[in-house]
Amino acid sequence: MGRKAKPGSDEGLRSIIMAARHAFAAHGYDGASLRQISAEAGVLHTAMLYHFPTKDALWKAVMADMFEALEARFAARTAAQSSRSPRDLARALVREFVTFCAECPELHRIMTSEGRSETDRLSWLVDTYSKRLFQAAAALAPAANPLLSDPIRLYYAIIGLSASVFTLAPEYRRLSGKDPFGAGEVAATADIVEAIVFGSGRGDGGAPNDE
Amino acid sequence: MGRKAKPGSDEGLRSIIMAARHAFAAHGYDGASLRQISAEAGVLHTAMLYHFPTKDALWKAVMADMFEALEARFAARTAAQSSRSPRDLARALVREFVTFCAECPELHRIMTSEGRSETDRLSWLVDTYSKRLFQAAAALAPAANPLLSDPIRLYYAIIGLSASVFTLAPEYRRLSGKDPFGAGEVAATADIVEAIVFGSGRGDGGAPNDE
DNA sequence: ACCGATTCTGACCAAGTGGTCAAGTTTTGA
DNA sequence: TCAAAACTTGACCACTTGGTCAGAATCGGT
Repeated sequence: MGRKAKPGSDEGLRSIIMAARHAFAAHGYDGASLRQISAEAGVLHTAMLYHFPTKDALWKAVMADMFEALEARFAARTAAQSSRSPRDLARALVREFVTFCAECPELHRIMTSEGRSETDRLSWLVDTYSKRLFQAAAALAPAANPLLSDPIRLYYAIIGLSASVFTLAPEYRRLSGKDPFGAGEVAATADIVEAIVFGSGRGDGGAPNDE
Repeated sequence: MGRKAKPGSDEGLRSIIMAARHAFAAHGYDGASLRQISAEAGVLHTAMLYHFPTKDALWKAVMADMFEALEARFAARTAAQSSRSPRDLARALVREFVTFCAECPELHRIMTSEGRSETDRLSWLVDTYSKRLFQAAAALAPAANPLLSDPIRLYYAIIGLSASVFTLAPEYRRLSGKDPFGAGEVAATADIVEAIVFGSGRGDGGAPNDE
């Protein structure tokens, strides 16, 4: 029958990427199946293999899509706050990260799936995205709690604090009865991460701040 | 040919559980294969299915083994520190948790694999172990940083801060050049978690402490 | 020595895996 | 109008998956 979507315009491609994102996040790389993904996207699995010739290529497209969205958010926030002080920008960026973790919990879910064994996919992830993200986090170090002055500690503290409640959302719901994705909960998470990373208000263990 | 190991004594059973632990942690439940696991354990996959009649049963045995080890560590630490103040005990328990995360990174790896979708396995995990662990964490709340006075926040802060560097060890190594499992790094992780959760020294944002 | 329970083996099964391929059907640009 | 490019289809491949089953080997107890 031929194509249903326009060549350049994504339409179907986006639904494939979204379905793949959910599948990889839910079942891991090995556990996600191309047929499952294509069914969820409403496409034959062979049609999908035309656009993404291997599972690996599909996976990379999913990761690129998410990381680029994250970086776009950072860039927009940086542009919007360019007139404010570096400390305010740092706080805003961390809050932006928490918000993104809530909107796209799949990113960290897949990162924790992949970040645990030495695979080619991990190499690709680190070289292509993690290093840049890490450098962005390291740039916040001067404004951060002295406990987290080592950039690698800062990086994993931010990630660990921000992502865990969203990544483990079903467990969080069962234990607390609350939905971590609710607006109030997301803001509360951002408050906690911000307070721990930069210090809450003035005069506590965190770095001095100038509000 | 018949049996090779004694009936009651584990021997072979432990090697199966260990192999399964690694496989589930590395590839997730769906991605781990019984044949892979049994090969690593040096056993026919059908022999394994005799001891653990389904994949699910094997998985539960793996989880029980890890959680019971963790609870035993907590019990031992509690007994050893029974004469100290509650605050000292709380700090000791958190450090014990960090140590355990370093020795058994598979626990949190599997928890993050399972904690992300509503499955029967998650229900079982939460009912059987997570609730107890959560209550243990909640008991630390009075001694903790006021930012983490909500037990659910305390629970996920401890987990997120303690586990992420070990769960994502390969990424950590590539970004920092250091091995998170090295003795110095584990202690440094424990220091950071303790300081954030309970406050470092006296007079900062954390709860007052009495050392 | 023998029996029954325990433990192990290998052949087997239906279903699903990632991926290929030739043959189609559209769409686009000239 | 027409050919080339973009796209879709379904049959097919070798392989792996979780699991079953009948039989055989080995053990402890008597």
